[in-house]
Amino acid sequence: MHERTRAEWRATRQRAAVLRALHACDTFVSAQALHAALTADGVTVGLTTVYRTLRLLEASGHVDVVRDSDGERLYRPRPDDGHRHYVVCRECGLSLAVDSEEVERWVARIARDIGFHAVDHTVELTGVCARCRPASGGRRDQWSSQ
Amino acid sequence: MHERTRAEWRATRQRAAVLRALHACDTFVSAQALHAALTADGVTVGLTTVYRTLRLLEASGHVDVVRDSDGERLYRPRPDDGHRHYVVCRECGLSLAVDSEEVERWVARIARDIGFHAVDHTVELTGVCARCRPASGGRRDQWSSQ
DNA sequence: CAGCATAAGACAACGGTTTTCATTTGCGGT
DNA sequence: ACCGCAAATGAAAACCGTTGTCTTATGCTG
Repeated sequence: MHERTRAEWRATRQRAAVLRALHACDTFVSAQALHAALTADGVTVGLTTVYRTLRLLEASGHVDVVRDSDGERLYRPRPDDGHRHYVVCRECGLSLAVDSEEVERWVARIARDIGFHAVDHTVELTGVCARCRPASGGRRDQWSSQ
Repeated sequence: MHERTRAEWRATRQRAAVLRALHACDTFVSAQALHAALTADGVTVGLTTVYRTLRLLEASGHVDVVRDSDGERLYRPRPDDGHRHYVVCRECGLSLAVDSEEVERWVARIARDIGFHAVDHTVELTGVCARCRPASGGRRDQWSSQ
């Protein structure tokens, strides 16, 4: 179907660096944070290149993307075990993959029930992890659960 | 507890207009679209005011907010029956409220299981509604379901 | 090693949203 | 009814993340 006489991806120092930095992170990171981290490590990579690389990774399905409340894009390498939803701690950024089969099933049923096709779903969970839990343990009720 | 000698919200022509326009919409709308609609109706309201009003409504929980793929904020008055999740048609913008009890339960359980507190959830569904369904019915497989 | 398409990088442009600040205007007090 | 002030408005500028442009550099294939 598809001749492979031409490599679809050129191996460059910069892309390697972005990939390395991305995998070194244990939470979601923004393009800018990634760029800052690289710069701090003495690696010279243009911000534009970081953005471009992340977009490529996104398009090819190698990273998961969420949006934080400011509309900023946050990236994380996609694990190969199929998990694709996370709970992210609002305080420290700790993110855990969660089992989402139930949601997948729910989405599929909804789609069928209302006659929609090609239904795509975004599920983002944020909270406060056990470690960051405020001492008082009580006064945390302002979160508009949308 | 709280003296009401001072009104917390001043009634202005502009706010009334924004509220009216918002309720006149039957789908999610952006701040800019709302402003354009108002202007088209001959109502003079500054774009800044539209943004400000929407933010107030958001903060006070009177509207639901979603983000489209460009990061734009889309607003819709929150119905009082408790429904808070929607399926939005990518083609025509038609949006239907869906029953989300299952997801609410799922979220609550996840939160308990992993020890997170104050877990907030964002669930956004997009698809193609029956009316907009492409005639061929088949070639729609590029949607990265994240 | 040559040729060339792809990638990098600096910088400008873009678009949505928020801030600033001077001016106007509800609204409670008198 | 009128005053006075804090709150609200509006135009323009600032912001900020992201994307486009264009020139230069560099992998890769032949």
